Amino acid sequence: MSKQLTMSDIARMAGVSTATVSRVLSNHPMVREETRDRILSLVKEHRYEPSYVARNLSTRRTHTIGVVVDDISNPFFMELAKGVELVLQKNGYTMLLTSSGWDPAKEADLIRTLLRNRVDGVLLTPVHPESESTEVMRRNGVPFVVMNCHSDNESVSYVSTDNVEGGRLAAELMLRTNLTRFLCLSGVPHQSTSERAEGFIHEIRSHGRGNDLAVYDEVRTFDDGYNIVPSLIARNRLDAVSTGIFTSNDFVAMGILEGLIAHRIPVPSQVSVIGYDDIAFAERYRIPLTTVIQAKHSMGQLAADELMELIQDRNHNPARLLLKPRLIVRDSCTAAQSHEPRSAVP
Amino acid sequence: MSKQLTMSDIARMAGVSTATVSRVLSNHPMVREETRDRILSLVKEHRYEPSYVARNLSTRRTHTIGVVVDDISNPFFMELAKGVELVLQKNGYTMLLTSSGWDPAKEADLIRTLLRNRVDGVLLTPVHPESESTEVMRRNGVPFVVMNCHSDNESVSYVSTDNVEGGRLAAELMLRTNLTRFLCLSGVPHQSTSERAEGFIHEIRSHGRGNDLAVYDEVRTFDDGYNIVPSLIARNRLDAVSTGIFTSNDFVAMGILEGLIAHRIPVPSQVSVIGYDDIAFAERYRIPLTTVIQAKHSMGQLAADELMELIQDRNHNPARLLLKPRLIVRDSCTAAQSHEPRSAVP
DNA sequence: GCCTAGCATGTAACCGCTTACATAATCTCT
DNA sequence: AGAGATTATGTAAGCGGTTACATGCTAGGC
Repeated sequence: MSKQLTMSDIARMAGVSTATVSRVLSNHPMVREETRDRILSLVKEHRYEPSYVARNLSTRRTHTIGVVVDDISNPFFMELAKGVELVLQKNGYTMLLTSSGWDPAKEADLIRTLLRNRVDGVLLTPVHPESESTEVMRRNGVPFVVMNCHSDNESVSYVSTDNVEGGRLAAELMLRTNLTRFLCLSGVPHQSTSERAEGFIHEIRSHGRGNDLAVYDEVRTFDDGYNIVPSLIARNRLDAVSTGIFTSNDFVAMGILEGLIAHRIPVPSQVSVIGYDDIAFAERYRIPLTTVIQAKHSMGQLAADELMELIQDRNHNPARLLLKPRLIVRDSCTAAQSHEPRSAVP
Repeated sequence: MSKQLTMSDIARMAGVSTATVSRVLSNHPMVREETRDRILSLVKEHRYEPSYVARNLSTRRTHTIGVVVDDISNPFFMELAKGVELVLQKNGYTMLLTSSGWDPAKEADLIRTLLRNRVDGVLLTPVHPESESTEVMRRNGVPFVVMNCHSDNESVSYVSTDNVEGGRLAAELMLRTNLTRFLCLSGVPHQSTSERAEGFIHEIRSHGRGNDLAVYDEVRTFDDGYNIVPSLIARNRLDAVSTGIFTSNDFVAMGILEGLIAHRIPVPSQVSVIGYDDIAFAERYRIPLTTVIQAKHSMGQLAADELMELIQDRNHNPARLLLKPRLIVRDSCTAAQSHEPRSAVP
């Protein structure tokens, strides 16, 4: 209570040296059973908790992993973090979690703090795949795995989703139904969202429907989606018999749906909408949303697994994983069946 | 690259002792300016990052706070964590985040791990306000603040919301509109949800409307909410001219709404529904949900602030904060105006 | 009975910092 | 000029563990 117990306290009480206590606590085999029991019971009795701080200094390993995500309160990243935590806990590691707020400078700062804490490895969702942060880690020889972003650098491990494929899936579905026109609302260039758009566009074109396709850039938020509807109407983009709209995230898709409802445009009979991410309640939105889903949880797990590998074997071959996205068909899209609540009473 | 630089490397290069380097790095004033500059430029040049592990051992402080929440992927807790992180970062602390999955045994285990890491303090959303965990921390003299839960123990600091008041607010709104019957769907006894119900019930009764009130227990999930609708109908609970239903969380409320829609019962004209929490998309649910909101972000901030106080001043008077909840009125409730999307084009 | 092997434990250096105390150098004041 | 105060730096003892190496002991083989 008054003063933290230390190993030498236990050693003194047991009438042995600290070396022996240390051996017992780290399961070293070379200890007589009787001694071991005596020490363990003292440890239990006095509720001694060994200091990892001291141990870390001595062993030069911390069993701590730094995790840097863009936004800690964003469900996407937390789903990710949960997968990470699962694996780390199983391997006896703890997690130093921080968030960069999409700011590269802050990201680099956080990495530096993690290095000072001598973390054994880092998992991050980088703002940019190659940056000061990765440079710093490489220089310090700290193993790291990039999440939700792929790197062109051959030597870095990453776990991400195949965004191009995700866009392709959406296009594929739309092509199967007999839509007469396609709209692609893309996000910021050179980011995951634009890869999604790219996949969509490529698939449409390669089916010879490029002429029925229009593309809009910089549509990123719910409000962007809502606000673009009137202008689409003005440009006669929605008066075709049936139009398919692909958006690179669910927020935009929901904005669009809201806009369509406000303008009394029937969904999905006249306009089909496909989003991306399957954020919470996409499933239970006013019009349940067809969307492309990423396996966030596995992404976290796989990344953590890979990091564990890297830590154990420094010249382990970097894994470059691209998870396959999956299309979830719901009411917002022509092909869908009618919506039933998940657990409807029969 | 090959070997981590240490302070004595820098000291040797600068031709001084480690003590001087240490003084420079911790902004001790008693160093000649010229010496300071020389050292700092060497530090910068060689990108030396001091080891917090060693520093922590030496100073017996880690500037690390353990945070234990129930579920790391739950938006509520992450909103909380974000508030926490903000304050910690501002104060130069890092966060060791873990989640207990509502398991008291695991919670206690996590706390023990945190203690071994010699965290300077702990923030937790305890499964139960008094438990092995709090006991362990008290015994070790580690300052802690309880979040989202109030404790009867005079000596523990907590930051929570006034759940009774939240329930009362819901009742107040319902009483102002001329509803003829009230339903209260409560969660698990002895938890925050039941306090909410308690506040609701008390307010209804104290307005002499106890006879128009029915209470159901153990309704906790979306599905519970959905499934209870038919039985309410069967027991003629909803055939009154207008009924108000209070649920102790938004999931239940959404389930109820879904059930009502499925049974073609008009909302809010025949039944009004009020939820609790304002989870994401409550605002944009099929029927925008009237709900009681908690200031999660401030809760995290306040708790972290309090912990900082506690750390600086060991016999600081424990703060016992009960934040006021706020009622957000939306379409699911009679008193509401018609729903307009947040950014509707004029 | 002696040598050697193997087991159980102790000794002490080390991990990379901080900091109380000692020391040296410079300044101030009578 | 010398005492005392002040400033800048060095010395070395921790902090609480780990672990290579040394040591003592017991037992087996000859």
